[in-house]
Amino acid sequence: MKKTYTIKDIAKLAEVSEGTVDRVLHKRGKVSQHFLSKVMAVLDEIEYEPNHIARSLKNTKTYQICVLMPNPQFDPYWMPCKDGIDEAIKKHKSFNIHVKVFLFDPTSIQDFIETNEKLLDSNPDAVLIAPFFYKESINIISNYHSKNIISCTFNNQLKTNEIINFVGQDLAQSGRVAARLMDILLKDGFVAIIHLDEDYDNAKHMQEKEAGFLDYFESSSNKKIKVKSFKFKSSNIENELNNLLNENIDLSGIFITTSKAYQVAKILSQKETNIRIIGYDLLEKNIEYLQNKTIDFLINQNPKQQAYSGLTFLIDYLIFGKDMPNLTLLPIDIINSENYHLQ
Amino acid sequence: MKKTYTIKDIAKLAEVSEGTVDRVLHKRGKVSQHFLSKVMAVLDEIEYEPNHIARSLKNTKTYQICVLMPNPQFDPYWMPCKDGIDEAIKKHKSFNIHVKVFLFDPTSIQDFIETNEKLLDSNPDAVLIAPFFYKESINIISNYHSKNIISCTFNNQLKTNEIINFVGQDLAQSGRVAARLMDILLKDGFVAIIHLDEDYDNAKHMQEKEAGFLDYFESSSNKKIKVKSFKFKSSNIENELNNLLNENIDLSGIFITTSKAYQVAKILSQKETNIRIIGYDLLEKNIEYLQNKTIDFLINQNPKQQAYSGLTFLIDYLIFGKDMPNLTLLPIDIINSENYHLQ
DNA sequence: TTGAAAGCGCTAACAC
DNA sequence: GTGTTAGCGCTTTCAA
Repeated sequence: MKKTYTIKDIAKLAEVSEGTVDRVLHKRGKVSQHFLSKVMAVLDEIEYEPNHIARSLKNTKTYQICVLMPNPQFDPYWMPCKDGIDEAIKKHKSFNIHVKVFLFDPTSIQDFIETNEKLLDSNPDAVLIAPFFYKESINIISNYHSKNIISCTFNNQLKTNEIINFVGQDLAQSGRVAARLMDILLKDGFVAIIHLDEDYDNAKHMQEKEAGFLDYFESSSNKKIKVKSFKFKSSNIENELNNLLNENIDLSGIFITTSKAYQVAKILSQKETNIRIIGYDLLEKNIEYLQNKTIDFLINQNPKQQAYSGLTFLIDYLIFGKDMPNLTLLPIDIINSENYHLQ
Repeated sequence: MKKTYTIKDIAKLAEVSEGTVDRVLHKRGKVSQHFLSKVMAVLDEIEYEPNHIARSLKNTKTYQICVLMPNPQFDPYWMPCKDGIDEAIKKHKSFNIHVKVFLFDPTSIQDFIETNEKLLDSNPDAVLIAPFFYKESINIISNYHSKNIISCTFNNQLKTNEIINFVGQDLAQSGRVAARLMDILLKDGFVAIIHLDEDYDNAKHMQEKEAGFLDYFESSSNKKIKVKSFKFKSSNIENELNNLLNENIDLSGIFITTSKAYQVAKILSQKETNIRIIGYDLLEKNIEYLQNKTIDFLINQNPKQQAYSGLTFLIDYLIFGKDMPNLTLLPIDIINSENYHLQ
């Protein structure tokens, strides 16, 4: 059982004052070469682990954390994020943390930018952001950096050279997971990938999922399944789907890359088909069709967990000085009618 | 934004000393009726939330936590628990926590009891226990209670009147999850539930999973699938399985209720069959057959997460005075060849 | 029964 | 450059 050393111990061992040790530990400078090496020597010897509790006790400052994410009114996918944030707040309520959530309209770049301006007015120490619009997000985050605002992104991964902390899923891999499920459900036939969305804000998301899905079948031994992808608009889904059905008698499976599988399920449940459906996300409407077995599987992107983890990382960073993991990939949950409510 | 009150604030408001406030807050007695009501009045007014950080800083005591679980040497299922425990320790290493793990031989009740005796010698403040042997565990935990040792159970749920904290899975529900998977894989045919174990220590586990599995098919509209259960010994698995195959030409699916699906997969992979296999747990050997697609699905009982959560609950209880949740049911993870490594 | 005060480990302001 | 010290909020001991 190792002894836990304190600053006082180190000071005694190095024959200097506690203040000097502190300056060395925090690289605050103003330490002579002589004492610096003395302290370093001691630190090399022992295993010093700062006491984060004492450190944070000292800190009487209340941290301001802001969250920037789409308004769930426009897309219920984002609803669980609120729960995740509330849970993280509750868990850390005895720490000096103040969280403010800013919601933007995900159909408007303009609103995204303006909401971020409002956010900046409250002078956050850290921001948890869903970088919905790619290019604009890069700018916004650069701006955070220049203002020394710590940031963590979730849900949408920005692949740039800059190191940007991210919590989310490997979307290509989730496409592979879906492909494996489809593979196991079907002996042969035709599978449609449907990108179902009103506007194509989710373009990057959908492409990655498709790439993974295709990749699975390309490297698989099962050559009897044919896959093709389509872009449908929600507003015209019925027509598009009917055309698809008419033109492909052997349509056996549909993989919907957005959270709107219920729209497909609704239409198919009225027909006499045995088409397999795999979709994303535990929206109420999706669950409904999962329970009545029109939808076979849902893949949970776990927005709640994403928000919870992201916020927790920021809090741990601010309060306990822990470092933020650059990349946190959450597990890809497969959901069927029996395990959805336990998530 | 509410002010956060400190003991000092309360003392000032109630016109008493900090010591008196402390005595009231902790019901240590020795407070006159007069001052008691004065302090209570203030506490009624404001919303006081004690600062757990300051509290635990003061506390120089090192808590001793013991873990009692089966030795992974006897059953690799338990291996990930070690990781979960290490992770929880690492996360809380700046708190005064000392964790000691005691491993028992899961084939010997005697060893279970004796190992627990050794554990008690180190005077734990809290114990995380996998109550492998039912009756003996009840006694052991009663004994903990009488010694004021906080305990949390994981993996094996004890269903008694006493409130015993538990982290684990709803096993019957996991049986339903497996049944739904099987249902979706098969149109008709015969499904065997195989309880595969050398000795029947896992009896309770297996029964609950079977009950859930059967329940699904009884309340399902799919009446074309017939289910029957069997108890096989690992040592005789090849014979038993061959008999099963010979006697049931329409055998289409096998659900193995223990973590030994790989033993079935090994034998079947040498034959030309198309029998679906669903099993439990991410043992290396299971993963191997999941990857080569002999095993279709594994259900992850998540022993790592169970141990991690259990230990974290105990630490939060001891250090931060949080209360322990009585029942924590972990999600039932469905694993296929594409999402296993991300768990 | 009550209050005063020391101290947990760390930080930062201040004096030398 | 370096050492000293006050104080974060809470607990506990000791004196009154």
